[in-house]
Amino acid sequence: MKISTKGRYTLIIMLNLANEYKNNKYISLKDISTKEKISLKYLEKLMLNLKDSDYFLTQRGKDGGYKLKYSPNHYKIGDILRLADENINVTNCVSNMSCPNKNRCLTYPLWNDLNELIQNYLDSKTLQDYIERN
Amino acid sequence: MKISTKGRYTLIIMLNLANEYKNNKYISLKDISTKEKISLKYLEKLMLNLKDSDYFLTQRGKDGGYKLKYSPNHYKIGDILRLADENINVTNCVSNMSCPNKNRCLTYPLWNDLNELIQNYLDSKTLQDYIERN
DNA sequence: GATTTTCCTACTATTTTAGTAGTATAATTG
DNA sequence: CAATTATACTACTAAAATAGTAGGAAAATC
Repeated sequence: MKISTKGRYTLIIMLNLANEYKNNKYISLKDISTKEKISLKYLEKLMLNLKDSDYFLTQRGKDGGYKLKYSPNHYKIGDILRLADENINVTNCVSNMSCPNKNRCLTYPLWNDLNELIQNYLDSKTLQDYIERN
Repeated sequence: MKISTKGRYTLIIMLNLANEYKNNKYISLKDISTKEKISLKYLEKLMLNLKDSDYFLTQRGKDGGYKLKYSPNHYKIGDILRLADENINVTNCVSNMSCPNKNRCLTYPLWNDLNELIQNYLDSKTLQDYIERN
């Protein structure tokens, strides 16, 4: 039950953008790649998952990159992880209405409750809660 | 961030034993395999993870099997999952004291808090909370 | 001695994760 | 308009984890 690099790195990208939101300038993936020591190509690929999200403004060419379209408190951590293709459901059965065994499965109530706990937590936090202060 | 069959099936075994605890008889993996439609060989393998646990009494041969050594409220769900080789830490960094990046990692506080939430939840529940009533 | 069950080791197939590689497209700058 | 810089997109691959299978050995019962 681990968070993969897909989710972790995607959040790192988003937090880097959130930290620069007040400066209103574009941040390139190359900068983030250098700062966080993550392959540029991999970061590019992760961004593809967010392309239909209405999350940012983009700019190509010199001094281009991404910047957040809205203020950091607009972005729920849970939403970002779901878009990042990070599976944050504890089991398939909690999201799969058609599990034939659901009504008699001894462990379903456990996973369902745990899942609710996690979803509520991740949806209660936004980028604002994790940006650098000072 | 999924629970694997290792953890899920191991808990199903334990809950089957917990449901029969009051009857004080041995339950074979073959019975559980038939009832839950899980390969016997796989159940046997999962039991190996628990062999050093002091969790049950075992009996070979006819009418043999396993039974719980203690009452169901003695078994924490978190403990069982940890023994089952189910990794219930959200990231490696929360259990790895030596992550060199920990102090400046933007996402560490998030994973650490989420991890604590999950561990506390799983350690607050026992088999007793999920046995069949009636 | 046959049957039933746990105990133990070794192997394998499938799926997921974690990338890499290459190219096209768009914007800027000189 | 050419060079540079950046995103946008498709295809491929290597490594690790998951989910088993296979084949017996040992112990208990009938």
